[in-house]
Amino acid sequence: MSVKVRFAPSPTGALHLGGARTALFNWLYARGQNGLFILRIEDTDKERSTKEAVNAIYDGMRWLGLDWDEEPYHQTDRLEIYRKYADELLAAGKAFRDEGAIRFKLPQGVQAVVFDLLRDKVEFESDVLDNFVILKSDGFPTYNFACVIDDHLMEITHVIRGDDHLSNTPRQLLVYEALGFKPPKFAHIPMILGADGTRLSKRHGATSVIEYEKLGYLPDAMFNYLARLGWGYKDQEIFSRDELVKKFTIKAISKNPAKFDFDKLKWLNGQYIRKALPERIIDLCLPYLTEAYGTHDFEYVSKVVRLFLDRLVLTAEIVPLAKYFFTDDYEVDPAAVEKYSAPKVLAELKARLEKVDPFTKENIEPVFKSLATDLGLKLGDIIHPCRVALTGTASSPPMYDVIEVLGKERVLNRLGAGFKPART
RNA sequence: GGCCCCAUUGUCUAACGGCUAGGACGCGACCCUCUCAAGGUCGAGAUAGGGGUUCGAUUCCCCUUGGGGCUACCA
Repeated sequence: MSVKVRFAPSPTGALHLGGARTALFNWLYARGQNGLFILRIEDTDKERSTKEAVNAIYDGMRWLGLDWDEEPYHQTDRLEIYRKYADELLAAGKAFRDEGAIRFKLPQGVQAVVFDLLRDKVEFESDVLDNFVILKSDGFPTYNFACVIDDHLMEITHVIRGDDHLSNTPRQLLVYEALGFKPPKFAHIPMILGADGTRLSKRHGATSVIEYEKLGYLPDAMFNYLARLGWGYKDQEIFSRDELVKKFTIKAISKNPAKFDFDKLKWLNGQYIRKALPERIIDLCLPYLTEAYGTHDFEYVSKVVRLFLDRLVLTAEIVPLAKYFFTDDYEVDPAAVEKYSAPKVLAELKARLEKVDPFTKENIEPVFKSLATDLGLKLGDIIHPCRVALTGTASSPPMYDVIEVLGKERVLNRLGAGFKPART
């Protein structure tokens, strides 16, 4: 029998990190086994389920590149099915009515044993089981019921889900047994926790996958990071999607909960930015710059972004980093001004730069060198004050590049004695 | 409280029962260098505690401790 797995989120909010990783592990397993990966929306909680959340989940999945097979299933479209099986259990005396709801009737002497792919045999004390509700009085099935019916009908072979469901599994096994269904294989994967070791929540920062897109993360970096959270392969940290599909195995998933490490995610994102085609990063940076500075000059943006390729950790950071390229309204670091003030040198630099044409770094560099020689200064004695004058800070991409990209007009203006950035 | 799961540096992880317990993030130092990055080199840092089993436990068993989960007509 070929592999078929599912991701079964309940649409009560955006796709969060934990759900995304569960989806990811399922997807990796399906793709690696040439199997099927389906999506099932478990919307049987009338109070909390929303259409917006369903769309948010689709968006998150698409952003991560987790494509699914078949049309997504919605449990609320399948109410008659659950009802039918509930009736069947009723007729067989395996369930009973209780004030409008239908409860499963716990058989005598049941064994509560789960075989889990990660932990082998897990035994529960059988008295933890009770006559649990399978159909609510509103006619909707409960999770433990709908889930079993669907996994059976959809021919799911492996259930890979969060280990918060491990305790539910004995109950579900009872339903499989009562209905005469063959249970799938189970793999309960550990939770993702916040840095403080408690359940991940908004308190820990961005928890929905789609927020990371806005923050400037690349989907491949997130994909890679999530895959490495609770799973490892030798000493390797960076994997392409194809490599992950090839190397992923269920048994290599670790059993202990993992804390989400934002620093490591950022580092990985930087790695992916450096690895990406510059054009891709430029495309990703453009909308941020357009929004912040109203620029639509693709050629100019392209030149600017290329200067920051080694400095970006998040694409959104281009906005503050490159501010002085887009406006005269940038902040000036008083400490830098204090440390590198040299008005006379800059006046002479300005005079010499005025004659440079074309205004390219190849032509600019000799100006600095000869000025240093003529004034008996070190190159740094000119470059540092120049940097502060042009950027307002003591750190920037290489000076000659900055000067060329900034352009003659801006450079001469900022080197002028009267120039003060609007922000000062 | 009851039941279940889990336990290697601060974090993510690697280690057929057998190397000096490896790698990565972060941290520190150094190199490179016009600054900041990027890149490179080096360094500090772990088997939770206690009992067993074994010639030998990170690894197997038990207890304790700690963390997490479930305990709904939520999933």
